[in-house]
Amino acid sequence: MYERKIPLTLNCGLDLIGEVLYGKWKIRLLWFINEGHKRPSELQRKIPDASRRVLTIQLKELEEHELISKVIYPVVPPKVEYSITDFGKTLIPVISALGNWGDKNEARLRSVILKEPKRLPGQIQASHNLTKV
Amino acid sequence: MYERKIPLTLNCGLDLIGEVLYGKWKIRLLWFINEGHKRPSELQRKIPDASRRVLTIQLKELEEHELISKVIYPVVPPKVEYSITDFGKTLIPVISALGNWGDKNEARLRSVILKEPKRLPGQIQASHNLTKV
DNA sequence: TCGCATAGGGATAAATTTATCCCTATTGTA
DNA sequence: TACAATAGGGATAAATTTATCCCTATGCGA
Repeated sequence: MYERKIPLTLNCGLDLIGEVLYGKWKIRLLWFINEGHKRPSELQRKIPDASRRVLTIQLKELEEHELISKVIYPVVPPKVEYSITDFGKTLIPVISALGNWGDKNEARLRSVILKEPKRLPGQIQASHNLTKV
Repeated sequence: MYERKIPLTLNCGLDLIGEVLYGKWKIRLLWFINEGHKRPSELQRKIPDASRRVLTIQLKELEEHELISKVIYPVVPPKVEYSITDFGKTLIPVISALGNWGDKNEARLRSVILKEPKRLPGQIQASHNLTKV
């Protein structure tokens, strides 16, 4: 595993939730598992942009953080099912809030995200006026 | 600036909100600015774990994403004030939800986050039983 | 005169996260 | 017989994000 070199910052609730949700696909994994997509292969198909490897890793972290639990069926080919834990369920409303805000503001967000490289030429402040950027 | 090599994924609300909030200190910056801490130096003091450089960069991104706005006072030494925009304000309840969840579950989170390196010895599945991990 | 405070940005190193590729094992199917 | 499907993990490269260090400018106080 990777040996952290800069110590964690765990000062407040935001740090703590960040520690378990920060990861490119974690929120989506939690969401889909909550919707009943249990097997890793299903989740992989649901999130084709993610590499198989990262999903495996992030699933394991979610599990270590007790947001999901895992059942291994001793069959061949292997079968594994994840479920959301009671603890994990309490996160669902929070995730909804995030997703809803994103959906509600889709147009504007898409616009500000994609226009980024823009630099206004006259953005430097004038000598005796405040400049609102 | 950095030239992205892997294209953005902007499929759903979660992707969109992630694009503007994902960044080690962005949520906190937004939070403190909303609380009325306007100047970069104040914010820096509020978030001493962050390097000055990153704060500058993340402030600029928040501004480009129209979540905060900036006023430059043409004085020496320089003076700058950020304020949260109306758009940014709509994010505050979402951020509250995140922080509250983290606060409410502080003890448990702290525990699962810090015990991570643990590996159960008997975690491999038995031959005829399901293994719940 | 020296150094501080202030805001910002360039250059570069380091840290961290993701992506890629490959290997294990077994049964069923083409 | 060769290959797909399944879950996982090692090794390593690449991408991305942060950290560090340094430089600009100016009025004020020691």
